[in-house]
Parts: sequence; C-alpha cells; structure tokens
Amino acid sequence: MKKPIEFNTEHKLAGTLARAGTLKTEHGTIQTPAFVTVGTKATVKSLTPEQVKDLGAQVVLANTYHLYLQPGEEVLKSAGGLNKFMKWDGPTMTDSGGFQVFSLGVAFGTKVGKLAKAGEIIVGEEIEKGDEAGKLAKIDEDGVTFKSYKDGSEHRFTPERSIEIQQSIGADMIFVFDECTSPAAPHKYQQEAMDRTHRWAKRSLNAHHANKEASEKQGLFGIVQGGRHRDLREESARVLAGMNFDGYGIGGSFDKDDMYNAVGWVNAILPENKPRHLLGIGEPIDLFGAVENGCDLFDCVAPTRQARNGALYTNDGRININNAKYIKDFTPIDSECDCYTCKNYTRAYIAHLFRSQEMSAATLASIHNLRFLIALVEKMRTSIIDETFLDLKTKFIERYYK
RNA sequence: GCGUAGGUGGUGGAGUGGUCUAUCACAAGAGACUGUAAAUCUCUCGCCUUCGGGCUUCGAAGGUUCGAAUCCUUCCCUACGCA
Repeated sequence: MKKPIEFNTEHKLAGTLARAGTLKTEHGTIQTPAFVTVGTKATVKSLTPEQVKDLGAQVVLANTYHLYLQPGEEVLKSAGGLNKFMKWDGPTMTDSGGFQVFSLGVAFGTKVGKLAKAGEIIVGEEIEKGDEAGKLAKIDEDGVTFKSYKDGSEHRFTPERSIEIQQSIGADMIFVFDECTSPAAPHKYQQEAMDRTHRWAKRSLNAHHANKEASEKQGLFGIVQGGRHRDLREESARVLAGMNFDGYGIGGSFDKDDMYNAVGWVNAILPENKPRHLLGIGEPIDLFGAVENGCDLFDCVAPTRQARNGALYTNDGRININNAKYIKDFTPIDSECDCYTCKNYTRAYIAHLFRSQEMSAATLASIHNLRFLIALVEKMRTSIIDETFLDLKTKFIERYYK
C-alpha cells in the first residue's frame, strides 16, 4: 500500500521538541515548520493563487463544511478537485468541519473563543446562558446536525460523511471529523467530548481506508482533544497515537497562558515520524511556542482576518493602520519586511485605502500579514537547523512586546 | 421688496411644551479578532468630573409658561417662486 504523504525530520533542536523537516505530498514538498495559509472557501480571501504563491506560501487549507454548503461537493468533484478548481498547484489540506461544531454550536452568538485565560473562564457559563434553540449545531453520538448559516437549511455531518466529502474535494491532507470544545466546558464534558471524538476518529479512519484510491493519495490526520486538561490531552495523544494516522492535528480549546505547555504534553507522546499540525494557531508570538514544542504545521485565520480589519504585524508589535497617526506616515508598514506591500507602499497609502474602503486595502494588508508570518516561520526553520532558534525567539518576543 | 419652506451636535437628518445632551445614520476616535457565521464586532463621540454627578446647548435676542429645541415677538441667514 502506497503512503499518501511522507514526513522526514532533518534536524532536531536539542533541549526542545522543535524540529525541521520535509513533508512530501502529491502536489509538492513542504519545508517544515510551515505556516499553512487558510483558504476556507477555496480562496485565500482577497488574494489570487499567484499572489499566495509569491508570498512563499507552501500549502493552503480549505474547509469541508463551507465548500459542502457552497458550491457543494459535486462541483468540487466535477472540477477535478480543489487544486484545479481554485488553480492552486501546491499542497492542500481540508479541515473536516469539526471547528464548525464549536463555532456554530456552543460558541454561536457568544463572545466565547477557543482561547481563554484561566482566570477569565467561567466554566459552563455559556452553556447556561446560551440559547440552545438559537445554536446552529447540535451534537449526538453519531454526528452533528447543522443549520446552514446561509439559509437555515438543515444538514447532517457524521465522521463518515465528512471523510466522503473530503475525498471528493481531494486535498492532499484531510482531518478526521472532531468536536472542538469550548474552553468553558467543564472537565467532565471535555472528557465525554474527547471520548466521542476518539470514537469518531476510529470511524473516520475506517471510512478513509475503505476507499483505497483516496487513502493512497490523501493523508488522514487524527485530532487530539482534551481542552486545557493535562490528563485528557495526554490520554488523547496516547489513544490517537495508537491509531494509524498519517499525521496528527492538535485541536480544541486552550488556556491561553498554558497553550505551549499543552502542545508539549501532546507532542511528547505523538509518534515522532508523523507531522503534527496545531489547528487554528496563531499569531506571530504563538508560532514560537508551537514550534519549540514540536509542531510542524499551523494554520490561522488571524493574519488574513486581522489584515482586513486593519491590524498589521510589525517587528515592533501589531499596529492598527486605521489610527489617525498613520494618515501622514510615509514609511512602510515594516521597513524590514520583504513583502510586496512594504517594498512599494507607505502606511499613509494603506491607511487611505482603508479609510476609503477600497478593496485593495484588504489585498495589500493580507499580503503583508501573511508574508510577515511565513517569513518568520522560514527564519524559525533556518534557526532550528543552525541552532539559533531560542535566540531568535527571545529577540523577537522582546521587541514585539516592547 | 413680497410669498413659501427652512435654520438642531463634524455632516445628513429625527424630534414639534415636560420622559432632551436631544432617535438614527454617516464621519471621527479607540479597542477586539487565533482549524473564517467576520472587508466584522464592541466602546467613545457638548464641556467638566473625586464617575455620584455638575454645567452649558437646538440661528440670535427678548417674551409666555411651574417647565421651551418645541409657543409668541423682533432680528439675522438659507433655498425656491414672484416681482
């Protein structure tokens, strides 16, 4: 049986879990660690695939639930798969729809995010005050019933169904259907949800391998859950490590201050010869913790969403380009950044585009934020190989927060 | 000059005797955003404040009234029409 993806470690950084490697897929080889660009609806918002490629982006992650709702799996299948459909010729991934169990479920209509500070979490709060009837996702043992956020129509995802759709979409790497829990859920619920996610993982694995053609082309990633609890995280890592996945995702919610530790607990247990993807993280600072604690891949909507909202990364911290002080600032967003935007435009110009609500504001800002992150991870990779990672980390963080 | 309709906070525009510092939108100021429900959302937006409240506003000046952005008088200004 042919292996769909192949992961090799090139260099491990002593005293940490960090590693530099390569991940071979049908559509090319990814140098890890790598930032995975998010293209939920088969497009990186505001960018063409050519622009995405020019950023140095190596891999794009789309979303099963969104593509299932629109344009539908038949269209993706008829198009010849995600790559051809969106004209991206590099490696791809699809998320399973597991995050939507959370974002359209308990989190819907609340301010609850997947990251929370321990002191600010009121366990069970949103379960009590949440209006169950208003939620768009409802979980049972077999799967999840969703109400479309677009038109209210009802849809049903099971692990088998998610895998089937992901096979139609045809990304190089796909994820099991899981439940992303809320940070406010109590330990008891986290355990129930984790156990259910493990049962779903097994079902996803069986469903994928039942299709020999697909499973030889698409790598399937299991997803570790367990919330912010060490006992659950470690148990989840052990259980999933015992199943034959091609790679592992680390999902769910975290205590913001303890996230890197949680990632370390898990990666100390997961098999070393498989790639590890930290789902939905993160911002520049977060990537250091993720890499240091053994992650090879991470995706995040933050760079693109924040870019569209005017929050731009610089080596001296995040700036809000909408602030009045940038109206006459004729310097680049970050003079050390090598992106197209920074090489050609000023803060004043970007500020003007935002204030006049020009679409190019989103494009130029997204180019910057993505390139900033991708370049940062490129530096991390180099620094793992030449053993200067910790120095890079210390200097970056010190300056970013100054 | 006559007639008509008006003059409300940065702008547009509600309000037409008390519940008015005055609906709402925009503009402006700031904040948030982490497997995309998001080119979104939240807060501030007369002045002062020990955050309890205090003080001053609705073209201007007078007046009626317990009470006026709202009623009356005069004046100033704007738009349109007629001379």
